[in-house]
Amino acid sequence: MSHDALPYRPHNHDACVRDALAEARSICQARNARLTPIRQRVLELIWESHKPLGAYDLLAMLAQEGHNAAPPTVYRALDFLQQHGLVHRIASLNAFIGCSHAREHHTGLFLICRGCRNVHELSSEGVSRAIAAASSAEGFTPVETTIEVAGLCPRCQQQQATPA
Amino acid sequence: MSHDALPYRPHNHDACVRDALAEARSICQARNARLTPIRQRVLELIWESHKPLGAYDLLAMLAQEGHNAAPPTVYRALDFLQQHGLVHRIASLNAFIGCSHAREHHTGLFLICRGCRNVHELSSEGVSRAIAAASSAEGFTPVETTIEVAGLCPRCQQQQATPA
DNA sequence: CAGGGCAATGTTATACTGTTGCAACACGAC
DNA sequence: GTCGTGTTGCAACAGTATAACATTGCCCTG
Repeated sequence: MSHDALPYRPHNHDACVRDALAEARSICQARNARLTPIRQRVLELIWESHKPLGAYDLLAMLAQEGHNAAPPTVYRALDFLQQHGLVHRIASLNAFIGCSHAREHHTGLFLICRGCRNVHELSSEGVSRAIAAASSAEGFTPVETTIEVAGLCPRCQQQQATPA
Repeated sequence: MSHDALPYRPHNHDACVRDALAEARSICQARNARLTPIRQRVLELIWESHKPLGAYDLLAMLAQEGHNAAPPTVYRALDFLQQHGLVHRIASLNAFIGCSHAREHHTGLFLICRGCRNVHELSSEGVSRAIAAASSAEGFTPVETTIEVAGLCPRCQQQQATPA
């Protein structure tokens, strides 16, 4: 099963999480990176939620599981996961979300629904090219690109058009 | 004089600030919005720095001028300035910068130099189109778009190639 | 000009997000 | 074993942003 299921459409979520975890394990193994219990648990929690989670949300969830973690624990796990492309940080939300294309080293584009708060990641060749072109026209060398589009997903547009 | 001078190139900075202020006054007058002393001073400080400033940087500057302001004062001024398109918030830096195309209501693209920390705003029709296309292909309706490209400006690329 | 209404600001406290620095522990290499 | 390195625990703190309510100032109207 692919990871391309839209978060705001029904999909087999358990399988979706399981796939992400398997992928992560495989990636880490290939790189000799240690997917320790905390790191794995953080990644699971992020995938299970399927919406962006703040670091302190994660902290609270871990606490509820009896793991009395402090902020650095979570931030370190998130750093690790980001470095290996397993999660993304959404700057405009101060929150983190599982990466659905962890193997590719693309710049993601995030569609952030203000209705249901779901986030859909996609990687658009056209957008990447346009940004690269605009940058190089200024003589600028990009290193890291943030593209976040807040708005309304199809589902929430409908609901707004048809109020209860 | 236009606002298109590149921040990392020498330009007549006093004039640049003066122009931005004049523009702001004119915009506010046209909309019956009150560019009060605090709001104007915050806008001036942002333009004078010509680099992104954090809210607490502004707070410190105001304090140094004898204006004993609290955070909400600055944030409220920034909210006002953002609403009228006079400043932008750079999400990836938690900082604010003067808008160089305040009259137009388009989505800006920010080139953020990690060397000199200057930010250059531009508005690329091509990027906007590409993002609109990618969004609508998903049935998504954009409301607010954040595009921030961190990297190296031409000047800093040179300096890096030729270390002191 | 008194008083009412509204926008802007002042003030205090607090919530939320992220980092530093150091100690303790785990695990593989030698 | 023990040494080195990477990971986690822990305490304190730094930085960013907002809530809630009081106060001020200004315009408008009667």
